[in-house]
Amino acid sequence: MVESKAKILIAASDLFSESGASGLSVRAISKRAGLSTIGIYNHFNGKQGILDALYIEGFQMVMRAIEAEDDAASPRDAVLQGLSNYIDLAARQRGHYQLIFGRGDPTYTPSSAATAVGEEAFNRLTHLVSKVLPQALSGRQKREAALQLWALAHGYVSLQDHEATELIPNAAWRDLIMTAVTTHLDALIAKHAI
Amino acid sequence: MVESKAKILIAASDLFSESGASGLSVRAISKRAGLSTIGIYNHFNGKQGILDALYIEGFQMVMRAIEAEDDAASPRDAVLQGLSNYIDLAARQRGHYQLIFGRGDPTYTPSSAATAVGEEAFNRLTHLVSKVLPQALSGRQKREAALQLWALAHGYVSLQDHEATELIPNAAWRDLIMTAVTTHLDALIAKHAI
DNA sequence: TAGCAGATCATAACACTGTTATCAAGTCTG
DNA sequence: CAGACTTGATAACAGTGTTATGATCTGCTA
Repeated sequence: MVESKAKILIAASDLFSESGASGLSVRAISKRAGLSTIGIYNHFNGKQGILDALYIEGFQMVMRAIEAEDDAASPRDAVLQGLSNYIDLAARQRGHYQLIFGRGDPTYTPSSAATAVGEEAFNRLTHLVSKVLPQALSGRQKREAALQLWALAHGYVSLQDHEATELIPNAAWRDLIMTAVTTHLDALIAKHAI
Repeated sequence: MVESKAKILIAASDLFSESGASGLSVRAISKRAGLSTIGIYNHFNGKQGILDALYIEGFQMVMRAIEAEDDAASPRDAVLQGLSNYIDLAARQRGHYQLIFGRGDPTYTPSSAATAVGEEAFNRLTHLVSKVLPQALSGRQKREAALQLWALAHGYVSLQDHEATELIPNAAWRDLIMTAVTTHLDALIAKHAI
């Protein structure tokens, strides 16, 4: 039955969104799906397969977030809108965000299929960013520009829920991140517009 | 015996440096220390206590790294030297770095004593950075400046061992990070030197 | 010094984890 | 219809952190 596979995936995704990776045990998933544990090994590759599916789900959400730029007046606005959506996504889907960045389950390493989706997400960001840069730039230069923005945004998001930054008020983070990202983006544009 | 406590800590630290958090089981530690598992509960607070000790060890290494600025000619050089050491530390002590940033063991949350050390590390970085800024700035502005540099450095370090950035050659990372950090630091200095 | 209280240790067990061997039942194909 | 393959469940294995039950050893007090 293909129905069982869907049931398992729904149960896993729900459980994951509710209680994060800690509540995601094989027995808990199967119990919620109304099946025995063995289905997770028939339809998926055990817990690895479940986490792979959620990892892919996470990066697909990232791609949707950074590309939701329908009403962007300029390429620059599109980048800023995408990064803003990225920040919101990280806050709204903490479990997925933590999973795709190595937190969650230390024993998990993404399969090649999963890492391919992650690479594609990076490529999409690179494509988005490259629209504000001269076309003549090499692929490497474009990737490095995209990486700069990603590192900045992810660095902030990662430090936001770290215990050492409690002195920074919670409400201030969004503005902090967006001003830093905007500054950096404009510096990138200026640097390459000589 | 205070000797047993030291034995356990050494065994845990060695085991952790060798095989990371995955190889760090209560039984493995006690076996290596030549004791039974119960000592970990008498002398520490179970595995939580062990991880707390390693977490604190990690942030102490961070503090030593960013403050090793003996031969710095200027405050600006001191900051850059500290950040350079930070990057090296993250590469050399991956286990500790991952632990203090939430990877390692998802069930672990640092105790108040541990988070205090983390906050102190952030304060030291703030102090280091504030030397390149006008004294008149508020504590909050100084913290935000330090946070910007930390987010940038940590964001890069965190993305460096992510599968999605395989297109960036491994040898390029150090230069990428340092140029980004330098650019950002100079922008900070210029912004406040009006 | 004698005796008792508390710290320190070991063994074994409990509840949980992911995984799999064994076997039963259903389904599809030649 | 018969056989092969997929799907399902039960129970067990090896691993995890933790703890209840004792035994031994240490150190303070009467």
